[in-house]
Amino acid sequence: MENTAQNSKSKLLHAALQVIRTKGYAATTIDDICASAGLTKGSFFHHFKSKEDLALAAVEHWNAMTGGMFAQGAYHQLADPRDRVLAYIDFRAEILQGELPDFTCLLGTMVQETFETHPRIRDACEAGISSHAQTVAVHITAAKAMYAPNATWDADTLALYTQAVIQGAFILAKAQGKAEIAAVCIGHLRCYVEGLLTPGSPFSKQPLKATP
Amino acid sequence: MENTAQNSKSKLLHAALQVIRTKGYAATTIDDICASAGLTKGSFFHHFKSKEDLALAAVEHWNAMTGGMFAQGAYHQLADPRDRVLAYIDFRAEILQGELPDFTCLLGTMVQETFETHPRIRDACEAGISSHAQTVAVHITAAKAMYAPNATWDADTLALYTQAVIQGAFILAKAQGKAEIAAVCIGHLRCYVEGLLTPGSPFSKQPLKATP
DNA sequence: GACACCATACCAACTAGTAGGTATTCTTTA
DNA sequence: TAAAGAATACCTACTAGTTGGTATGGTGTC
Repeated sequence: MENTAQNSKSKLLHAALQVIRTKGYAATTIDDICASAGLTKGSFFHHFKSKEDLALAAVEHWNAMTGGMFAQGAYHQLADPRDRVLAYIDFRAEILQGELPDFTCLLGTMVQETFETHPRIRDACEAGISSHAQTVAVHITAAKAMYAPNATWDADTLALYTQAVIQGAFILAKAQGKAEIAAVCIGHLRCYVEGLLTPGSPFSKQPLKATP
Repeated sequence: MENTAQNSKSKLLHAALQVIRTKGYAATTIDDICASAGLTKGSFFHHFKSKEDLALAAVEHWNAMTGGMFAQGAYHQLADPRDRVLAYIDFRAEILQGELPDFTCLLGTMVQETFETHPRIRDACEAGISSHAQTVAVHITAAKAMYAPNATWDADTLALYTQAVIQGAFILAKAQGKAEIAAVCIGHLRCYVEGLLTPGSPFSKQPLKATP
C-alpha cells in the first residue's frame, strides 16, 4: 500500500507543483520532478505521455486542491456578502505563509512563460484563474446589489482585478525575496474593495474603462 | 557603418528583450537570440560571457530604455502632483499597444522564473522595479502632502502597489491572450489612487497593514 | 499468466559554451 | 602618409553535457 498507482501519480503531481513553482515550467526537467517524487522516468511516462501532458494534469490537480481549499474557507460562512468578499481578501493575505514557492500560484507562474508557446497550457491556466475569479464574483455581485447597486463598475471585472493584484503581489514578493510586500498589496486591494462596497463612496460614479 | 560593434551588441540586446518576453528566460536559447539578431553564437560570446551575463545586460538595457521613455512622459509636465500621478497611470494604460510581448515587462517575466535559481537576475529585476516605483513615489508623495496629508497609507508602498497591479494585469492579459483586461485593471487602479488622493475619501483613515 | 506499475538503459536532438580562424578597424611608427 | 602591428568584431565548426522521450525488462497482484 506504499507505492500504489494513485499514490505515485499524486507524488508526481505534487512534485510538479513544487518544482514548477520554484524554477518555472521551462527550467523544470522531467528528471527534476522524478527526483523530487522519488520515482524514475519509467514511472513518469507511464502516467503522463509528455511534459506538456503533465503540465495540464498539474493544472487540474492545482485547481482541485485550491478549489477545495477555498470551498472550505471560513469566509463562506459569513452572512453579509460584503463581509464574505473582505474575508476572502483577508484569507488571501493569511495564507502567505512559508517559503515563496509554497504560496505562489502555479497558474500565474506557468502562463507567464507559456502563453505564446504552449496554447493548451495557457488555456488551462486561463480557465483556472477565471473560474476561481468567478467564485469571488458571486460574492461581489451579491455585495454590490446590497451596498452599491447603482455603481458603474462591474462585479466580474472587479473579481478579475483581485486576481491581478494577487498575481502582481506574488511577482513583487519574488523580486524582493520575501512575502511582506504581497501582504501590503493585498491590504491596498482590501481597502479599495471596501471603498467600492461602502455606500456614498466617491467611486460609485466612476466609469472604469481606461482604453481610448 | 552597418555592423559596428555597438550596433551588433544593441541588436543582441534588442533581440533578447523580444525573445525573452515571448518565451521566458529559461526557454530562450542563445541561438534564438542570435537568429533574431541576425548574428551568430561567436558574436554573442564576444559581447557576453554567459547567458546570465546577457540577462543582466538586458535588464540594464531595459531600464535605460523604459527609463528614458518614462522620463519623457507628458505627465511630468503637469503642475498638479495628483494630476501627474493619474496621468502616469493613464499613460500605463495607453501604452498597452501591439502584441503582448511588445508591451509586457521584461523584469516581471524574468523574475518570475529566476527568483530562486538566479539570485543576480532576481536582484537586478528587483532594483529595476523598485527604482521605477520610486520615480512614481515622488509624485505620489507630493500629491499626498497636498490632498491627503493625514492619511495613514504610505506613498512608497502605494507606488509599489501600482507596479503590482500592472504586473498582475500583464499576467491576466497573457492568460486571456489579449490586452483588454489589463486596461480594465489599470482603470481600477486609477480609480483607487484617485480615491486615495481625494479629500474626504473613506480611505483616508484605513490602516493598510494586512499581516497578522 | 495477463496486466498495471515501475526501473534501467538508452537514444536522437538539442544546449551552453569553446576553439580557431578571418575580416575590419584603430594605433603606432618610420 | 603608408605600412606594420594590434585590437576588435565576427564567423564556422566543434565539444561536452543535458533533455524529452523510448525500448525493454522486472515485479507484484488479480
